[in-house]
Amino acid sequence: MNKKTIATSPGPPTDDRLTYGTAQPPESNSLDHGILHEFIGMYLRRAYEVAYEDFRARLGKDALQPGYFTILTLIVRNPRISQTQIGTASARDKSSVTKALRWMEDEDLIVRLRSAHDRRIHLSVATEKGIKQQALMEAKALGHLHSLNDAIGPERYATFISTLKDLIDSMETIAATRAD
Amino acid sequence: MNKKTIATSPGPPTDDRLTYGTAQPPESNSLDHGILHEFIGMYLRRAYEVAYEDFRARLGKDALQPGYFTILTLIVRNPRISQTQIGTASARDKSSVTKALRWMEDEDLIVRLRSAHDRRIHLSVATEKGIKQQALMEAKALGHLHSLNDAIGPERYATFISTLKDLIDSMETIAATRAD
DNA sequence: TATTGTTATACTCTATAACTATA
DNA sequence: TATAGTTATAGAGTATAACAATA
Repeated sequence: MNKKTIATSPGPPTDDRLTYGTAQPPESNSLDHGILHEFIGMYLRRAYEVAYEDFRARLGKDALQPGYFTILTLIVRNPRISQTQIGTASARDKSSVTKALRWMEDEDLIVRLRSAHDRRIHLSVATEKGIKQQALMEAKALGHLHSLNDAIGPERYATFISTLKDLIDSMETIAATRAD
Repeated sequence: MNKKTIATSPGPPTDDRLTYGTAQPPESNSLDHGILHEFIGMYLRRAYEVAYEDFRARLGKDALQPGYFTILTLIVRNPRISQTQIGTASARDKSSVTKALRWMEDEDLIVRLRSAHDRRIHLSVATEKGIKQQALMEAKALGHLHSLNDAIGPERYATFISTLKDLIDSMETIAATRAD
């Protein structure tokens, strides 16, 4: 091992920093996060993870996978929605939508029908079971949203959502520009 | 197929709603998103995805995977950080940390050393190459943060970050309560 | 030619569990 | 017994690409 390739921390090196073999790790409560403290992506990831986990925990075992809640809700609220529409509205590829819908069809949550106007199009409609399932999930989702609301606080709530929406729109626009 | 299991949309059913085979899908620009418009988790997921994609696009091919930026930054800023500390600071399991570090070691971005005080502990230190790589990524990250800043707006920036932090802390606390 | 949806496949990121070695 | 790290494996969630049917 070539000692010259070993970097010291930013700032003036000290003898201590070179005695790695015997040195101890830095104190956990005083770690330097550098730019990470400003790194919104990290907070977005973590926020998504913990929110997702809270929702999943509230759904318990009698519910669908959390990701499917969006799709089932779209179908319940928009009978005869097409798979392409579901994909666009949920920002997922059509192949992912197919997989989800097949699962929901096997579970008797939805039925799929061919449009007579354009036989390429598959229309999704929720069954009574699907409607009930969605309502059950939505009720649990409300509890989840309530806890998020408590965390955020009512004054910040509206601004927070609109900021997230603006961030999404802006990044999508930039991404579309890049795709040229 | 049993027509009785087919559900109509919320509200009074109409004949039209039952003619699924011939009916057309709803207009895409007027889809009813129901509770999804309030569903913060969906926005968090999407915001994370688009932010992540922007960062990845800016890194280009000469950079690490975006998730590794956090780890490499922690190592550069905190020489001799242990793997457990990295896991805690990045909210990842130690097995995921091991995989990332092994890759970085193979790439000569870091070296790992045994602590003489406690030979179970592996200390990570960035190499000169690792320092340069992190600096390169950080420069690109700044461009990414700048575009996020433009999207969010300077007035909302501080509030947005602190709201995300509060959301994370609050959900982590609830999760810890649940784990009892 | 373009669009809708399907299928097979594979990728990314991550965690679980069993393990070794150290304490 | 408890902790740090490793390894093998698996899982969730998703996308890519080739395809068939239809327009």
